[in-house]
Amino acid sequence: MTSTPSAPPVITRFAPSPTGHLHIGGARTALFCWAYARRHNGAFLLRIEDTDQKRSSEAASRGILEDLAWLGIDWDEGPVFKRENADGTTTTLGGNPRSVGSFYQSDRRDIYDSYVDWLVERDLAYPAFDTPEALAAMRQLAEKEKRTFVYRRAADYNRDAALARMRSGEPCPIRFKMPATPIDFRDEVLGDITVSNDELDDFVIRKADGFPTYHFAVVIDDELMGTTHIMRGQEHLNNTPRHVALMRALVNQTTNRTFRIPKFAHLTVIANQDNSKMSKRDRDKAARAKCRELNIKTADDVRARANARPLPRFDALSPADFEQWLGDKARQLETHALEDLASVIGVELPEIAVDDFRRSGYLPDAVLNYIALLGWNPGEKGPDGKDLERFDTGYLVEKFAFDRVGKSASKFDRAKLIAFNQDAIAQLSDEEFLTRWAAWARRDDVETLERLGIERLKLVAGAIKGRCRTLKDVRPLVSFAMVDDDAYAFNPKDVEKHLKADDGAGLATLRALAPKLQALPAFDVASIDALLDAHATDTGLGMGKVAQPLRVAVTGAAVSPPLGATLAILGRDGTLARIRRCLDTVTRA
RNA sequence: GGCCCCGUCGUCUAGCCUGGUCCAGGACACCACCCUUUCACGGUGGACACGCGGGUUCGAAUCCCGCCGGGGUCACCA
Repeated sequence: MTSTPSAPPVITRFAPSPTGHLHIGGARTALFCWAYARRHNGAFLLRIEDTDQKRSSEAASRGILEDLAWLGIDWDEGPVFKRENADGTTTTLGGNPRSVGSFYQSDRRDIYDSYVDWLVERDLAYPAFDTPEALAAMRQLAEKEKRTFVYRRAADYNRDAALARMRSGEPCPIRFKMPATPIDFRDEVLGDITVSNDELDDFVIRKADGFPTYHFAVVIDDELMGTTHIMRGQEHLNNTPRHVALMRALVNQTTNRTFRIPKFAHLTVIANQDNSKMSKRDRDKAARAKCRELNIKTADDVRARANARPLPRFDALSPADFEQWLGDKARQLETHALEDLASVIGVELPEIAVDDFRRSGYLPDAVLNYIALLGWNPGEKGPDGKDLERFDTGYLVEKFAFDRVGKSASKFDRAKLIAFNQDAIAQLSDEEFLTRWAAWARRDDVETLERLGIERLKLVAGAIKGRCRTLKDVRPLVSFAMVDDDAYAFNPKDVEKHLKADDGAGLATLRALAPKLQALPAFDVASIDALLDAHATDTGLGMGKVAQPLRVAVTGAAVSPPLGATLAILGRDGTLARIRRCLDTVTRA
């Protein structure tokens, strides 16, 4: 063993490249790595693979840390992050207890360089000077001949000359000399895999810009950080033989032992319903398609549709940028600008990144539960005799093992996630529900939070909780209370049916009810319900004939949360003002 | 196209390793009915799958072979 005697028995790692928010597929990988480490009292480590200077950003790194922390996937080693917990305490995630950091690959270039040098000295790796054009030509030729393109060091390669060029400072990539033997390895979920060496090329381990490639950095770091189990997406399956070849060639410079081969487990891809890969660009794609459908060609077309509604983030965009975006599939709009646009044109943007789900009002528990089931199944029955599907991370940790990880790709079913989320919300206590909603609304629905206030919401938490599929649903549920008492519109059909019909029976009920509501000692859900109930019984009208007219009177429509809650959130004054206004308007009409 | 992986209801899956208990079970979605002051919740019921073709066997979703289908990958991106 290379690591200190106190090294944990199992070390897993999640190693994202910071090019944007954490993808939902990445979240599942992280979850499984985390669960496996916890299951075996091991350590879960987070490493940021920022070797691509052009695409990596610090903001993205921070975003990924936040996403993971929000999900509740804690890392033991890695970048330090202070998470604010719901109860006001702070938890510090990450750290460097075994002195194996830094956890940013861009900080570790000296380490990679020394291993590259070691390989080059032994002619196990070599500098290459092919032009991009020459490489492209070789690829084309291979394609024409219908074979895999495999880069090999040319027969007339002059090592001394190449080394001299490299030492003179000419920028060049370093390639690993692939041994001429087939590579085999075991995958914990897929089984034994063998790859013929004519499929394996002399791949680049250090780019001309001096940064290591993914393949190299990952191998060095997993050895130096003591990774025992590598779990990652199946798109890496074809890279694994390269990594194994590297591991077999390398020697740990501190222990003088050859690299250990960790266990591998490749997780299947998560796809959209139409089998396309879930991609961050899907959101832009959805919006772009809708624009085409609505024949929107310029930013002005969008503003015209917005009817003077302010769209701060969208307006921050230059019209030229927008038009370019419309015509260029490769372009992505800034998150909030895209959401502004979506609200105007009426598309639902598919959630792809963890942060999308957060902003759409999903609970981390529900997201975790759902993605755990994508490719893993406990294979157990619950007390009701049905397959066990709903569980928390504690259960996952207790049960997670590779033998129940699926081999076939799965499609992401948003409807099922919503069902999980709806249940998760319904199971929250009223206080917890409000706490969670308020935390969410502070970032994502400030208007509702401010307009209604948490105190008024407290009155109706119980009534709306069970009606929310996501936290976002609170708003439409209470939107009737967000307009002034004289500003909501009456739905003509509902007015006809519940108020005017039967010679204005509904209106008569309102006139009878108003003084009773006025006189009610306490204007809370229970008292209101009791009053309505008594009125329905005493008059012999039945609840339907009492509740519906009232509902239409105070909200303008025949659909709202239960009446007690509806009236309570409006308050006594609001309720009476609305009944008065209804009586005035509708009677006159 | 080469290579690698995969193939049970629309979707996620249980069952497959250790053939019979599977005319294939659950969940989500869907449909119907019930409950009901609207919406929602809940309850009951329904429709829906072993990709195809050959073997092996008394017997195959389960084992073998072929075909077909899907995905991944073929970068100085990870």
